[in-house]
Amino acid sequence: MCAPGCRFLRSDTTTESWIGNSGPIARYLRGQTIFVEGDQARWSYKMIEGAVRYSRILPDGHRQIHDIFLPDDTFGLEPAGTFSGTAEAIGDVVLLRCPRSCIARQSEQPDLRQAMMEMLSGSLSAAQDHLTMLGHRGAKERVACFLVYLTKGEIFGADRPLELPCGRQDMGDYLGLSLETTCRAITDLRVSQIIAIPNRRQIIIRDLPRLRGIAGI
Amino acid sequence: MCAPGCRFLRSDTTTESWIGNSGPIARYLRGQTIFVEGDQARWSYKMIEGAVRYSRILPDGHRQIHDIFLPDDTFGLEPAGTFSGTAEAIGDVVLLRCPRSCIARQSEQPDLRQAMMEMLSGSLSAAQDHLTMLGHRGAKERVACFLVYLTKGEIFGADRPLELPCGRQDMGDYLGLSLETTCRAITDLRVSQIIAIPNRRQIIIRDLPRLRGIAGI
DNA sequence: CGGCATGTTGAAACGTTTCAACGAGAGTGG
DNA sequence: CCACTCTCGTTGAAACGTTTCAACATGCCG
Repeated sequence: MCAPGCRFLRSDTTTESWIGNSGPIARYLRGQTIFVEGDQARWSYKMIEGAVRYSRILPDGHRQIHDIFLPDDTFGLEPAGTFSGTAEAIGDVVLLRCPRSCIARQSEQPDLRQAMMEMLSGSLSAAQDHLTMLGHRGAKERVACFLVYLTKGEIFGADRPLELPCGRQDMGDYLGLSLETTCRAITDLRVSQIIAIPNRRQIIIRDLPRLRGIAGI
Repeated sequence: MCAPGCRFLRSDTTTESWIGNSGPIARYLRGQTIFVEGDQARWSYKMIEGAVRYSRILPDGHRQIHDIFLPDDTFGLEPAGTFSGTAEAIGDVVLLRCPRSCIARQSEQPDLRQAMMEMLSGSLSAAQDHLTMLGHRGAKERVACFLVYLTKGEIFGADRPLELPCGRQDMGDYLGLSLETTCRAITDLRVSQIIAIPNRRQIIIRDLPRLRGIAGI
């Protein structure tokens, strides 16, 4: 089990079979909309390449990003008839698209059904962690948490920069922070020698233990 | 569908049958623990009477309440082997307890399985709304949102006070606010004539439209 | 090279937290 | 029945962190 504030949506369970990893491939260009809040849910998706943000817009114009989907993640599995958020391609995106009817049919198989159940409950747990983070953590902690999440447990060093899937604005919208505060938190981590920033889309993690410490592991 | 920031965990789908509404009854006294984060999940629960808070404690000692369960709500359905949060009785509580093995057996029935799926996905959607609220709303808005949620769409007036399931501290921990800020937000609503406070556990809603307006509907 | 999106920094305004003191209410025992 | 006590709620004032608005820097693409 993972510490509070640090578990994010991730398809732990190998559900490669849910689509059989074959099916219609769809491509979206940077900024394109995959579906909109309220849309009839016709498809479920599995990420192949790129990053997708899943968000809701508030009446006051603010946007809350609930998830950022990365390769191997699946989304749009909720049984509800309509999507409760909007999915957009952050960069160029390649994904597998599977008709819901096909999912429904496949879910007759108990193990697949179980996997879907676990994925859904994983998402719930992730949302609760996210929620906890927004409720009680400061800006630097949130950014640290996000970076640790992006590493997915892999090791990044001076030789291997971490690729950011999104820009500062999206990071802020995910973390519940303004773009500027996000930026300042990143700068903070940089001047503390915990990270380095070769360019806007990469981060070098110089001191992972300290980063994890700030993130609250 | 409900506006952002205002849909909370609620068992919309009538899953009365999941336990058949019969089964071992359990009683807990105010403050007693029902299960702790990390516990092996042996049971699932259905609320009969009282209120239960479901929360996680952060390393810094803060507590985030993810949900407050009220009569008819079910919880502990997650397929994970261990609970990812702690459940405690807020006041005296009566609930139905069903062994997980029984749930598993019953989930062979497609319609029941579907209902569980929908409940889980309802929880996810609720968590996302909660998350959105914590990310972008001010104190008064959050409190308004909580009060609107408590009405469950029923009509409360001067003659029928709304019963609060919990005290200010729990409200704050649910809303991601300090106890004092929660209190001040409530006072704000009172001096604006939107609510009245006959006593600490009741609220009279004098102007529901305005309350909903502040809540963001 | 210019133009545009994106990122960074500064300073003031704003809202929340924190610490501290006080008030109100419920329950208990004299 | 009152007084005591304990918990819970309320209010105040200062400290703190985030947002906002503004200006400027950087990098990318035509």
